[in-house]
Amino acid sequence: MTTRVQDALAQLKINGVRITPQRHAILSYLMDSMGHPTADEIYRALEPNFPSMSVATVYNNLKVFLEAGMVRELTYGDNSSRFDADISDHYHVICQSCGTIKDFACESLTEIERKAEESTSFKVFGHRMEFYGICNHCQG
Amino acid sequence: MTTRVQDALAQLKINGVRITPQRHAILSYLMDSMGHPTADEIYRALEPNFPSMSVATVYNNLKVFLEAGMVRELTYGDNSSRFDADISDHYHVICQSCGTIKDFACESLTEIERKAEESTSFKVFGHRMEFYGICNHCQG
DNA sequence: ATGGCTGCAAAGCCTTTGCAGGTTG
DNA sequence: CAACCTGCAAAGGCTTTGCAGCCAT
Repeated sequence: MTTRVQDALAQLKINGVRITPQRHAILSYLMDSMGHPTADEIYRALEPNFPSMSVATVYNNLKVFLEAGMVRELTYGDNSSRFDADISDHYHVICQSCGTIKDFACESLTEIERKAEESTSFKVFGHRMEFYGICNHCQG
Repeated sequence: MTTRVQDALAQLKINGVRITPQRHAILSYLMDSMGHPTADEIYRALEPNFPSMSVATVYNNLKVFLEAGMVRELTYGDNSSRFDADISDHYHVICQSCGTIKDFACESLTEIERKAEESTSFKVFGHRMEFYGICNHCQG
């Protein structure tokens, strides 16, 4: 059986990107953890296994994955970007109290994209949507 | 007749915020231009009339307006935040080629917010949605 | 062997902060 | 007069870049 990580690495290889231990580790961490870590969180998580790896390498490779379309970047004002290896259609619900990010599946909004095209004369290729609120835990 | 700017200034005053020439100018610029300027754009636009004003003052006051709910902040990754004095329900369509931001009116998505609440156990208070594409001008 | 990748350090950019002096109500 | 606000400069946090050396193919 082939894993998502293996598929992704194979895909990268085809595009002429070398598979280094660091790249393997960063991509595995992103895909296995199913979380939305920051670059620094990834860095610290991998530090035990890659004591000499630098944060720059994490950033560099996240950029490679971004350009390959394997990872999405989530930006919220001041804070550092978060990275999401789940590129399927889904949205994020973010707790304004503790920062928890939960995934939320939802029928696609291509209908609304079309309306946006009509009303703005743009050619629309995608959208981003997030919900803000208070998580179950912080409501207590 | 009272303008939006005057209403906003009156509201600020009620909340104990002093109306300084800088505040007046920043708010007027935001509300009159109807654009989505960065802090630095605001700073440079007002420089001729306020040669001694500092960028810090722009940031400080934008924060004041944000907290008063008169302005929205739009964040996109690396780039500086953009500020929008239109706080009515609307969304933004952003050109990935030239960065143009166009407003897009759309029926509210409270329905979807409710679904998000059900499926995540969050109490949802708001959302953010943006569309990405290529503007009319850049399609040529 | 050659091009790409890493790691390091430094730089860059946006934003915030501390503080002294001035201004508003 | 007291509180608040400005302007300046410096600091802070995240991210990128330049470069020398290393490694995969």
